[in-house]
Amino acid sequence: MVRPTMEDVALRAGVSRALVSLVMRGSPKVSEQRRSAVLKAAEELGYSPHAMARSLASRTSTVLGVMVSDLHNSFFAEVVDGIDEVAHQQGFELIINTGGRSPARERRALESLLSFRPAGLILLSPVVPATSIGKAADQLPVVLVARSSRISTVDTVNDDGEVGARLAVEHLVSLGHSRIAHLDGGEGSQAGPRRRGYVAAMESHGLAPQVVTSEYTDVAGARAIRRLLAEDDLPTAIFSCNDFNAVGAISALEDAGLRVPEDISVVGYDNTSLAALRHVSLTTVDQPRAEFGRLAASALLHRVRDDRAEPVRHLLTPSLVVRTTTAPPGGLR
Amino acid sequence: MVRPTMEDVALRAGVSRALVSLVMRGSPKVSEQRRSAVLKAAEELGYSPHAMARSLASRTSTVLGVMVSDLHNSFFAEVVDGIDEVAHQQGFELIINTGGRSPARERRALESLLSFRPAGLILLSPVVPATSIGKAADQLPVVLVARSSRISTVDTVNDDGEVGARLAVEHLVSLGHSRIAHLDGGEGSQAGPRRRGYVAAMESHGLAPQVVTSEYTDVAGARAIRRLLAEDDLPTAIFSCNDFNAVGAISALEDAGLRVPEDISVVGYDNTSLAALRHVSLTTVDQPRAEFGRLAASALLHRVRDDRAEPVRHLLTPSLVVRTTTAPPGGLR
DNA sequence: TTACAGGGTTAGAGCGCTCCAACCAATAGA
DNA sequence: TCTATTGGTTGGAGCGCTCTAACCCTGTAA
Repeated sequence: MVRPTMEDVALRAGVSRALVSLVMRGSPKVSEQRRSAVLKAAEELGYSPHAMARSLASRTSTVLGVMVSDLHNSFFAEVVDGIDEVAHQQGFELIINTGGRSPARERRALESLLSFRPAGLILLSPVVPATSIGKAADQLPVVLVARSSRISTVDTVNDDGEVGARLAVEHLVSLGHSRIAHLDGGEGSQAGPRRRGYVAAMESHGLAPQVVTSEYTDVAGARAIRRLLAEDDLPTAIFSCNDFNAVGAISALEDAGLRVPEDISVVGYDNTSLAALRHVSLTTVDQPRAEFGRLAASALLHRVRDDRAEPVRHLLTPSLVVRTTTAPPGGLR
Repeated sequence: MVRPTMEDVALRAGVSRALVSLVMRGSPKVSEQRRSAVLKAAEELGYSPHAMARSLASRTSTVLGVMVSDLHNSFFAEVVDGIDEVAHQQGFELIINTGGRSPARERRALESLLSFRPAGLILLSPVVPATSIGKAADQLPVVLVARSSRISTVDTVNDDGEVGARLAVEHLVSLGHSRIAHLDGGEGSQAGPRRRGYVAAMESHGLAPQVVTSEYTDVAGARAIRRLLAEDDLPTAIFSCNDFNAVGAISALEDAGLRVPEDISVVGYDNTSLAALRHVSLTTVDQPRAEFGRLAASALLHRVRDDRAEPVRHLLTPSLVVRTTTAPPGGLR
């Protein structure tokens, strides 16, 4: 249970500890003969470098801290994939922590990530107050994903929710819809831009916006639809704040005997794997999630290296994925 | 950008570095007066301990390494939740890595986790060969989740797939079904026990098993159904290897004009969040995922502490969640 | 009075590594 | 011949912390 150290390898290979260190770091200034002797000794002993000791001694880190607010959401899984890709390719490791969407737990998670003195931090849709983020940013490079910030030392990567909402509305309008309601994400992250984009797009077409209070869950989506049904105020198309909400809306509609898309069209947001299931086949707005991750990692690594001053603000353009939950309004067919 | 050290705190509080160390570790043998002086100095400087230096000096670690084979699968997210719960409660941090379901990537992930010299390792459904696991287990405590092993130094936590399959079959039989096909998970993890349980349960009822080759995806589920339809060999009930497969099967059935559950019943496995969506509402076999995580973490922490010899083999009993995709066969209504 | 105990505190070594400056050939230039 | 130069190698200090042993009190027992 006790792992060999550099000293052991050096002894066995008949060289100094410093030389072993050079070999382990792939230095070119080592003779081929010594190098292979060291490698052989290391192999025989089953030696591998101690990352923490290395980072302590070099006062540098090859670790990036990633705080995921909610592991259950596959949105984050795909962002993490993108981060992973860039980080590994540049020789960095990820240490992932979860914040569970609670400010208190997130603070602890942040603190614990910081105690590892990572090279930088990527926070995915954090809910902690800006001051906490600012304090972290004083200590190391920080990149925010799916959350904006005005702090001048942190970089951000977001999708342009207003554009995404406009995309959805344009699609529905081009199909011939004019009564289009928006099931709103309330306090949820990015709900604001989506709502604003919806309202702006509707108005630019001279249509009356109809914002229905809802949330980012399927239960909330179903509830909102039932409310509309009860008020006998159903539009011909629904633009949901996200895919879960849209799926909830669809099942409430079907429960009421309405057919999607024949009687009413539904558009989601996020293009989660759920939306892609044949059984669901939801028209939705796609965010380039892996690209979020790649950009976040690149921005962070740049900052880690050159310690640049001006913040990077990535605002990615979403795209529409048309599937089978949208069609011209019933009256037009 | 440079964080204060213990030395700085000691200087400011007018005490020795060792005393600061004692305070940070909550030692009782420190006078109240000094303790508060140290705490005050630490607060003012924004000091927090350096986890890596601590672990290096103490030759112990408060980190548990977790390798997740696939972050996209929410099954793992929930297991991680369970691990997280127990680990944090006992003062341990998680460092999570992903293996991406490829042996090569998993090997690298494992190596990188080991380089942090964590107190122990939890591998979620790893695909690396047993020898790699054995080598890791020589160095530190290892717990396997959703993968069995005969290595005597590793603990395992699994669900009893045979029991789960039997549960599904019993449910369908009790509804009156006798022609029940199983869409098989092939090489997938845990597909074997599920298949065996299915076959055994069918035979114990004197029914003929019908195993259809498939995979753990919705596309494969749909394909399997289309094959059955083409052969005109459709049973009255389907037991899918997992929820995704089941959802794929359902959409292929609906595409063919069949109604679920009126014309044919479908049972999944895993009780993913997908199955719980009202729109899907799939009858499925539930595994206690968070419990997996809690048990894995407990087993690991026990081993970390007392270095016990006999392996722990948890085999959890799954349960059936009946929703709306199962009903008596058409002929009986 | 001296001895002793024990709570509170500290110096110093050391964890496994990196990095710097020094060192040692061996070769090249003057 | 002597001095640079260069490629290869090494000892030692030090990263931020813990831990052991020693230390210094003050209070109490002998």
